[in-house]
Amino acid sequence: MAFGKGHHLHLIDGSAFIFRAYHALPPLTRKSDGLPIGAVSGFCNMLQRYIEGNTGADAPTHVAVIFDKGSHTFRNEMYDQYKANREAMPEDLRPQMPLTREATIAFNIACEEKEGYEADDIIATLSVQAREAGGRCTIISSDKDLMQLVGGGVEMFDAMKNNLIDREGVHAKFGVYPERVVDVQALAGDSVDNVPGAPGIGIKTAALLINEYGDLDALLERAGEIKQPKRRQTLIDNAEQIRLSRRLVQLDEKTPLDFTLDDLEVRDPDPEKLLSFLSQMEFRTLTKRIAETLKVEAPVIPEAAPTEGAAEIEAIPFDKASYTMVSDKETLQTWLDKIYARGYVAVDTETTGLNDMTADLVGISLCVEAGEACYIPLIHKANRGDDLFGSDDLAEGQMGFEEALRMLTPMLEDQSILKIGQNMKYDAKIFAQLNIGVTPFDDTMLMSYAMHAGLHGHGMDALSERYLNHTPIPIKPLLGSGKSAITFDKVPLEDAVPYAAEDADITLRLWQHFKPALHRAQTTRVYETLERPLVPVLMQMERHGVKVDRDTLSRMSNAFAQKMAALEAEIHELAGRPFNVGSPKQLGEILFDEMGLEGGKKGKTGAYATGVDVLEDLATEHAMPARVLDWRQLSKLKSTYTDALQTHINADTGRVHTSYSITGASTGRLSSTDPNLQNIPIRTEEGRRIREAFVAEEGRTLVALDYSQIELRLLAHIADLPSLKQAFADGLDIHAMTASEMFNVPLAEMTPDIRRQAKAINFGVIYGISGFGLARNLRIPRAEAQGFIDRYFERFPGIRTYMDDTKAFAKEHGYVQTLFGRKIHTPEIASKGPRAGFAARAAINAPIQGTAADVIRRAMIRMPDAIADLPAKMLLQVHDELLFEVDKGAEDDLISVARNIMENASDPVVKLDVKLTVDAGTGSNWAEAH
DNA sequence: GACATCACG
DNA sequence: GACGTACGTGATGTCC
Repeated sequence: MAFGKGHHLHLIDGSAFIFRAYHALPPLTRKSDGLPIGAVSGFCNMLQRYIEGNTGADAPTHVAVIFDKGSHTFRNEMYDQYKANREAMPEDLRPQMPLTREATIAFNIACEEKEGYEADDIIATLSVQAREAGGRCTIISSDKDLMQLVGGGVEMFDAMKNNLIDREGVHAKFGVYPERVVDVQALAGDSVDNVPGAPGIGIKTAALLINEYGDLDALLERAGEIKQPKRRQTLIDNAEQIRLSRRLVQLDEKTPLDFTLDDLEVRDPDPEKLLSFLSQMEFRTLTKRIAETLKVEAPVIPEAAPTEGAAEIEAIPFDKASYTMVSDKETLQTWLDKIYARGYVAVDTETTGLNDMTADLVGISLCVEAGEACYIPLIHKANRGDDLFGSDDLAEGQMGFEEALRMLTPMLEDQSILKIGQNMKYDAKIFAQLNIGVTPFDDTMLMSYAMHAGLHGHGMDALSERYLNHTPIPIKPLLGSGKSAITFDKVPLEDAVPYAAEDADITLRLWQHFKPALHRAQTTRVYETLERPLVPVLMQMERHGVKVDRDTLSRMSNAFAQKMAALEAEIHELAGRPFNVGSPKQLGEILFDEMGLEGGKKGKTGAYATGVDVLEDLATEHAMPARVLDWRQLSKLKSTYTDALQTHINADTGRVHTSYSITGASTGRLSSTDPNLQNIPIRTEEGRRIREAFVAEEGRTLVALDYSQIELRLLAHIADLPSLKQAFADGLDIHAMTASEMFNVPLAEMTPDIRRQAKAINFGVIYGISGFGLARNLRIPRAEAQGFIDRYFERFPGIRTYMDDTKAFAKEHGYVQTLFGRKIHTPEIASKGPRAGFAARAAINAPIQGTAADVIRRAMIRMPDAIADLPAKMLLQVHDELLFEVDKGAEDDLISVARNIMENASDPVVKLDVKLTVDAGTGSNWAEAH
C-alpha cells in the first residue's frame, strides 16, 4: 500500500545525532587498533534507544536517517560566505562519518543523503510529500531551521529534551507561526550559519515587524513607514541582503530524490548483519543488549590488547629492522593507499640543517601504525663528502625528487588526511618552501605542552624516553660534530633509514598516547584554540621576516668599537695594568684584591660578583667601575646586536627571520631565537638606537601596537581588586593612583619618587612580592619594604587572598591555570626549602603572565583574517606588542582593525571586568614606531 | 658545558 | 628560626 492516510513517517536528523554523540562521550577508541569510535558508539546507542522507545501504538510506519553530504551546496552558489565560519570537523570525528552510515544500514534503517543539498532540504521534501499524501510526519531534531516545516500533520520532536514541537511550540520560539518563520529568520540572520540578515535586528524585533506588516515582502515594500529611524534605515539599506538571507534559510521542498516514501517503510533488522557490525566495532555492552532484544546469541568479541595507552604502545617493540626504504613509485603508492585507508599519518622531514629558512629537504619519513614506518630518501649523496671526487653524485635507490613530491603533495594537502608531526612548524615551513601546504595537522610537541607545561621539556627525545620508555637513535654519531660534521644528505642510506623512520614511528606512538590523554587532562580546548592555530600564523611571520638595514648596524658597530677601545685604555690606566675587561673573574681580582675596594663578595664558584648592582655601588668610591659599566653596555650592544644581527640577514630576502618557540616558556609566552628579536634594546638611549636599523620597506611603514599595562589589568580582574578596576575604568595613571592610596598623598601632590616606589610595588605583586626583593629593588631597608607590602595588602585585600588561594591551589593540584584554561605545572611547590619559595612565586605569577600570553595569542590567531584585505603584514610579537608593516596611507585602517582585534581578544570566552587598551605608533623604523 | 652578565616584557 | 628571594626568557664571552 502506498504511503498515505494512517501512515506515519519519522525523519531523523543524522548530523544532529552524530554531533550530540560526539560531544556527549569521551574520545573512545577501538581497542584493537585505536580507531576513534566514540561518536559511532553514541550514535548506535541513540538509534537503539530510539527503536526501543518507538514500539507502541504510535510507532512509525516509515523511517529514515537523513545525512548531509559534502560541505558545498546550492546555497554556496548564492552566497559564498554561507556557513563560512563553521569550525572544521574535529579530526577524530572525520573517520567516523562513514561508519555512522554503515551503522544506520546495519540497523536496517533507510539512510539517505544527496550531494549539493543539505539534510534539511531532503527532510523538507519528504515531510511535504508525506503531508500531501495525507500522512503524518515527525522530524526528530531540535534544529530551528526545520521549524518552518511544522504544521498540517508535520511535527518536530526534540529527542534531547524529550519534547514535541507543534505550531504553538514554533510560535513560542519565533513569535510567528511556521509559515512566517523564514521571514523572521531572514531578518534576524544566523551567526552560526553566517546568514547575514538585517544588522541590529534579532528574532524579537523581526517577529514584531512581521506580525505588524504581515510578511517580509510587505514589510520591505513599506519599510519607509517604520517609525524607528534606525530600524527603517537598516531595512532600506539591507533589503537585498535580507532577500538573499530568505533564500538561504528557505528549505528546498523540491529536492530531486531517487527514492519514494514507500522505500522508507520500517523494516526489522537482520540480526546477523547488525551484530556483525557491532562486534566489528567492538561494542561489547551494546552487542550484548541488542542480542538479548533480538533473542539471538551474542557473538564473542575477542579481547584486544589492554586499553591503557602506554601499555598498548609498549606492547609493540621498536625494531629498526622493520623500517623500510621507499625507492620507487609503486612502493610509495602502497604507502599512500595505506594512509588513505587510515585517514592519518605521522610525517617527519630530514633536511640539510636546523634553520628552516635555509635548509633543504633531504628525505621524508612516514608512519601509519606503530612499528611500521618508512623513509623516502630524496637527495642523499653517494658518499660522505670526504671523497674529493664525485661527491655530488646521488646515492642509488632514490626515486626522483619531483616525482615523489608530485605523489605526496595531494595527500599532504588533503583535508581528509590528518598529518601528525613533532614540531610541525619546522616541517611545514620546509614544505612551504616547495609550495606545499600541510593541512590539517596535529603536533605532538604542542599536545605535550598543553598537558605538561612546567613538568618537562617537549622535545622528541625527552617525550620518547618519558612516555614510550624508548631512547631514540641519537643523531650525533651520524652527523659527527665540530668541523668534520656532515649534513643529513651525506649520511649513508643504511644509517639514514632507521634513524629517520624511527622519528615518524615515535611521533605516531606519541600521538596515540597523547590524543586521549589530552581529553583526560581537559586541555583539548587549549591545544585546539591556543596552540595549534598559532602554527600557521607564526609560519607566516617568520617567513616574511623584518627588514634590517646592514649599513646602519655596521656604522654603529664601528662607533661602538672606537668608544670601547678608548674606555678600555682608560680602565687599564685606572687599574694600573692591562687585563681582560670582559672577564668578570679578572675584574673582580683587580677591584677587590689589587685595588683593595671594600664589599667584595665571592659567589659559590669562588669568584667575586661584579654584576651591575655591585659595580653601581662601587662607582661612588672609584672612577673605574663606572667605566667598566659603560664598556659592558657597549660590548653587549655590539656583540649581541650590531654585530650578530648582521649575520642573521638572509641573503635571499635581505630580511631577518627569527624563529618563535611555542613551547619554550612554561607560562604560554612565546620565545624567540636565531636571533632573539624579543630583547632588542629600548631602555637606554644608546640601545634604543639599534631599533633604528629595523626599517620598513620603501613605500611602507612600521606600525607597533602594544597592550597598556596588560598584566596589572589582568591582576585587577583575577584577584578582584575593585579600586584598581575603577582606576583603570577612569583611565587614571595607575602607579600614581597606587601611590596615592598607599601613602595617602593626593594625586595633585604626587612626586616622581613616590610614584616610582608604587610602580615597583605593583610589579613586585605580579612577581610574588617579598620584603627582601622589594628592598633590594628600591634600595631601601628591608623593614621599610615590608611596611610597604603590609600597607599594600591592607589597601588591596584581594591581593592577599589571590596569593594565598593560588599557592593553596598549586599545592593541592600541582598546577595553576590561566583564565583560558591553560595549565602551568609547579611540581616544586611541594619541595622543602628555598625551592618551594621559588615555586610559590612562580605559581603566583603564572596565571597573570599566562593569561596575558593567551590574550595576545588569541589576537594573533585572529589577525591574519582580520587584516586580509589590508596591504599589511604582521612581523613580530614581543609579549605585549605586535609589529606590523603596512603600505603608506593604510596605517590608520590597520591600526583601527588590529587594535579592535587586540582589545577584544578575550571575547567571547572570558568577559573581563577591566577593559584592555592598546597604544599605537607608526614610523619608518622601529624606534619611531614604538 | 657551566657560569656570569645583561638585553627584553 | 633559618633559609635565600622578585616572574618569564635568549645570547654572548670567559674559563675549564
